[in-house]
Amino acid sequence: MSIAIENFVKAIYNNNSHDAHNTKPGNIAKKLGISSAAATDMAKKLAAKDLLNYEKYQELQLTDKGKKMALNVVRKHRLWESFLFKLFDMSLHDIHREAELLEHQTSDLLAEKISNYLGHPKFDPHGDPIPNKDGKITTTDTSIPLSTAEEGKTYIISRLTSDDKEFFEFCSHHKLKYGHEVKVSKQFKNNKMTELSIGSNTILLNKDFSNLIYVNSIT
Amino acid sequence: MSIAIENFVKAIYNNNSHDAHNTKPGNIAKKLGISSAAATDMAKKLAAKDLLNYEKYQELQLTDKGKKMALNVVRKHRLWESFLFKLFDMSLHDIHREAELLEHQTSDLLAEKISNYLGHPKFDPHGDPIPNKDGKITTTDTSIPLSTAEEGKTYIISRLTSDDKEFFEFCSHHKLKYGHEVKVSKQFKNNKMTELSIGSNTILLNKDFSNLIYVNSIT
DNA sequence: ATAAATATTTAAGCATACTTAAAAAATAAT
DNA sequence: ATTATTTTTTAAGTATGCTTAAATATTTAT
Repeated sequence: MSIAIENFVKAIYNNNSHDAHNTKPGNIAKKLGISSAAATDMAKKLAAKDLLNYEKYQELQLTDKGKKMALNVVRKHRLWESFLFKLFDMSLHDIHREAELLEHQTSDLLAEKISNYLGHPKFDPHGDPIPNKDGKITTTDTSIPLSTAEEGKTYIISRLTSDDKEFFEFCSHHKLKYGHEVKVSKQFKNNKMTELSIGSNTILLNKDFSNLIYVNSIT
Repeated sequence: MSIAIENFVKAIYNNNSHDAHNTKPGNIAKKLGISSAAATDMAKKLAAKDLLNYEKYQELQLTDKGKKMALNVVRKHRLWESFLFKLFDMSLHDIHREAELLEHQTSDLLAEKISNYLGHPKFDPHGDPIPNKDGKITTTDTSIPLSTAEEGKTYIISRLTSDDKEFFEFCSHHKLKYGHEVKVSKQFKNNKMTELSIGSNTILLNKDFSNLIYVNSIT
């Protein structure tokens, strides 16, 4: 299967597992940087290949076959990120960018070698779970986005779910890293902002960012 | 530049540095597994991009720009081979196959990280030299193919220049490996065969294989 | 030197993965 | 409920990288 197809099913998969659930062609197109028309076209083709269900004006739904393909790509992506992060001194954004390319040119054999080398990790450096070679995610993630965290509680960062360079630069600069501790000092419900204490610093996140940072409570 | 273009200039480069010097479209096409017509087409396109010189019915010649691109791809290929060979238990043929894909999806930054990790090696596991990031090959290779080696002399294997699975299986089975010692016991000029002693074994190579094994004399 | 064999080029055509512009439908606003 | 806005779909068209078949040139053999 082509890179375009792999990216298409992956985009649907990622869209389903994160944020809102708009998997109509237009929204997928936006994520992939292509036109809506191209996405509709592709959706029809993939339906013919039994990778997804397509009905005019309805949401796209991956079939089991499509989900399996998406998980295989996601697995390779997250393995590459884990691998590059461990071996080389590269930013989260850089390893993401490299993994985005390498994921499509990696045999199942090589993926298994990488996984084995790393001791079959269950999470990548963003905290995202790594599917096993059968496409199963065996970990149960109970983390919540910071935007829904409770005032006064202390949390451990479990995931940074983005591919935006500015977001990672922001996180890096403010010590928002996988495994780090943060305290939610205030939730501004009206303005959709979250105030955090990290060590002696206080920062104010708007929803664009607080939705991307997942945490587990430790209090 | 596309994968097809990178493979095209690489094929010309490899053809020039190995065997005969037929760089006409038909021969390049054979190496790439495409039709002659496609190769002619591509040659014209690449001439327009100043990657090679094309004149009807003449040999294709890479320009400096084309050579630079080829060397950049070759560098990435050989770095990946070195890297995979060092980290994973994979056959020469397998690492070649993986490198063939990864080479096109590797940023200059990542290539440099890999090179640095390996201590900037000058040769890959086949014994082929690794160009530096400026596309320069700084090593001087004085090795010769076994087909032209002298009877009675002992040699060290310096290169195995192929991408054929059977060839590597043959080499592996008969202990024909980079750095190993072999003695040329006889050259059968008429039949274009070379007789070798490796330890207590004797093997007879035909030219197809003896042309692919490069050696340096130690006697 | 000429004919036969081989290789290259031209021409027409195809699949993939896009584009833009318009038409059609769904969603949101009054 | 009707209109306005937004989104999706259809339609037509493009670039890339291939294909096969025929025409043309080159190379080899006699």
